[in-house]
Amino acid sequence: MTIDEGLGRRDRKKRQTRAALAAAALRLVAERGLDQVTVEEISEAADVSARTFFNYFATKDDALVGDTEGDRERVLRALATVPAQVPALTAIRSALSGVIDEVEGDAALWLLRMQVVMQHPVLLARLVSGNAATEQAMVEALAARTGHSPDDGYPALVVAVTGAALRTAMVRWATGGGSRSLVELLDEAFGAVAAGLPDPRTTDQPGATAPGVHRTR
Amino acid sequence: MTIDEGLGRRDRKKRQTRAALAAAALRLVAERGLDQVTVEEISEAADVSARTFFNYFATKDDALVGDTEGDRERVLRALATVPAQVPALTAIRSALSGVIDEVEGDAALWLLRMQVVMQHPVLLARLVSGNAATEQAMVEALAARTGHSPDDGYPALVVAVTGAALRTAMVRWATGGGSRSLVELLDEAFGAVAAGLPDPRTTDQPGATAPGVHRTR
DNA sequence: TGCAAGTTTGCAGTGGCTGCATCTTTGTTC
DNA sequence: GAACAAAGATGCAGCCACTGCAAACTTGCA
Repeated sequence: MTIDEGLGRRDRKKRQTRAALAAAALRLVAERGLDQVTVEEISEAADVSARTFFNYFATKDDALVGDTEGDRERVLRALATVPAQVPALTAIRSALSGVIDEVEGDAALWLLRMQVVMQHPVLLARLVSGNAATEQAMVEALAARTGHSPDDGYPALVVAVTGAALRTAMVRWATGGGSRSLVELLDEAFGAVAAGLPDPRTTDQPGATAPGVHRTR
Repeated sequence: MTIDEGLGRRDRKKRQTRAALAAAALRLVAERGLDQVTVEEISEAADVSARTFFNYFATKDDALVGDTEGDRERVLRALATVPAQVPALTAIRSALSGVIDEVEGDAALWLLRMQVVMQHPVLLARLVSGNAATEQAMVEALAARTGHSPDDGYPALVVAVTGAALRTAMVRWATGGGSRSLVELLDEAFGAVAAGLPDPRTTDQPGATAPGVHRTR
């Protein structure tokens, strides 16, 4: 699925093990529920020792919510490449493209993941707003773009709100079993946010399902 | 602090114990950090057995993030009383008033709580978006107001976004040590959201710290 | 006063998670 | 290809969060 080229056997095996653990965890928890699955069982299914599980994931939950590390670095890098004149919302939306593509590219895995995560609110909270360090980095990157002082509330608000938008889009995507494209749902959400979340009754857009779709380019 | 009237000795004692546990937990964790404090120590400080701790809180974290149960019910009830013509954002903002007042009324406790919560991202995520049941209820209440079908994304998006706004406002409030009023910060955040999070440079409001303050009435 | 219901507590047990020591695997260098 | 060093896997012992159960103990009420 992901690009393994240019890696020695060692790193390839690490990736495999990690993926096997995550897949096993998702499958088992989807079948039985979070509390009915032990780390021992997950490890067994991936054919490693329980101790090894914790060499890959700090907690049982981590194996379920996925990478989040690499993803975020990619988002940060993407954000850095967007020209500074682009407004914050648009910039973030386009920085998310990479992650979105990856999710839709691995739809089966991600639909399973979302199914699991949605059944366990603790996980749902961690899915997007899990990492504080990267969120902080995001806020700083935005502050630099917009020329805000970092303690002005604006960048933090934008990051939090777009995180919320991403989360709801993903939930909606998963709820529909992936029938509507994630890109579309995310654009719809960002559009609504950019429009100030207008009350649909006062805005009254006949025939439009979206309360104001915001085009990215 | 809270109103104890009309309760027998039994319920009064329960409230006391609960408050003592929460206070002890906050104090100890603020001093030493989450992992350096055991449930046993918290219970000891509140002069009950460790087993009793778990009669009051399902997890150690719960003792730190606070009630959340009663608060949410109150928000729901408040939302129900807001006339249906009021736009969604405004309705939610005003439904939050009760909680806000309580937070500012118990500022010392809440500043300590925020200090602790901000040092432990896991807790921060749970602070606002913790409970899935009530969040769901909120979405349904909103859907009923706006006449949306509940699976249309709009209500969920609004709830998620306003949650994010509330969270950032509280973080900002706590970061400033409560120097700016929470009401003011929340209004500022809601105003920015209602304005579509305008990029400050394009909006350009000379002299205004807020990127567009939205008046609630 | 006596009873029923609600609370506290101890105890035993499961399972998440960690540090440490040991063994195995992999990449490298000659 | 053999020796060696770095990195990874594993077992083990141990801490602690959390749960179910059964036995005290308190409280509210008749």
